[in-house]
Amino acid sequence: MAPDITDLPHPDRTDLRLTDVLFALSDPERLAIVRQLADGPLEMAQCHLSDPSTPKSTKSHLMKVLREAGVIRNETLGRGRRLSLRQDDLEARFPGLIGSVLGASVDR
Amino acid sequence: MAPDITDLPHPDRTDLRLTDVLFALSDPERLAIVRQLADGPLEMAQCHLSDPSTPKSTKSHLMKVLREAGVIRNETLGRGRRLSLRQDDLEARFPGLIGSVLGASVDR
DNA sequence: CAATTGGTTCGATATTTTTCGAACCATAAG
DNA sequence: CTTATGGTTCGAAAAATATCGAACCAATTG
Repeated sequence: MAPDITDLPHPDRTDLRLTDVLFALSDPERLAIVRQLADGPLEMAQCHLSDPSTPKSTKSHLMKVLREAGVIRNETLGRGRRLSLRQDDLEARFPGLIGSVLGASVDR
Repeated sequence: MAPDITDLPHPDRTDLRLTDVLFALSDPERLAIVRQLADGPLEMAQCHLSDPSTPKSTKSHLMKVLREAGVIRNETLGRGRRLSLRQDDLEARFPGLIGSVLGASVDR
C-alpha cells in the first residue's frame, strides 16, 4: 500500500545539505518558526506566524521547506501535528551552526 | 560630485541582517566563493567559478549579492577588484556563524 | 454517521531571483 | 591618444519561490 499521507518524508541526518539548510533559515518567517521550536516541540496549531491571518496552505508550505531541508520534524500527533527542531541532527552534521543562528540577535 | 562607481556601497557592520547573510550563503556557487576567500583576500580575476565560462555579468551579480549582504568586501585594486571576506564583522555581529559555515564539510 | 478541527496537496498566479548580452566605465599598457 | 583588461550596470527573458483558494484527508467530537 502507498505510504500514508500523514507521515511525511524527512531527509536522513547524513543527507542534510548545508545550502538547503541555510536557504530554509534565510526567510524571516521560517527563522521565526525555528526560534519558537528552539524552546521545545510545539503543536503546529500553537506555532504562530507573524501575521495570524496567513492562510493555512501558506503556513503548510513554510513547514514543508523547513522539513525538506531537514531543519524540523513534522509528525502526526492526534488530529494535528507535532513540530520539532532537529537540533541533534543539525549539530551532528553542521557543528555550531544552529547554535549560532539561534544565538544571533533578532533582526530589527 | 556623485560617488564614483568604482567604490561600491557596503553595509555597516551593525546593519548586517542574519536572514540576508544566510540567503547569500545559501547558494552553492556563492558559498564556494566564500570558501575561497576564507584563505585570505583574492583578486576577483583569480576567484574562479565552478564553470569558468560563466559570463562576467553573472559573476558580478554573485559578488553583488554577497557584498550587499555584508559577507564580502569588494574594493578597487589597480584595474581590477580585491575581494575579501568580512570575517571580523560577521564574527562580531553573528558570533560563531561564519566559522561553522566554513567548518562544515562540502556538500556532495 | 455527521460535523468540526487541523492539516496537506494541487494548480494557478504573483513575486523574486537568476542569467546573460550589450553598453558602459576606469585603469594600465603601448 | 588608442587599445586591452577587468569589471559594473541595465534591461529583458528565464527560472525558481511564494501565495492562496479549493479540494481533499484523517482524527476527534457530537
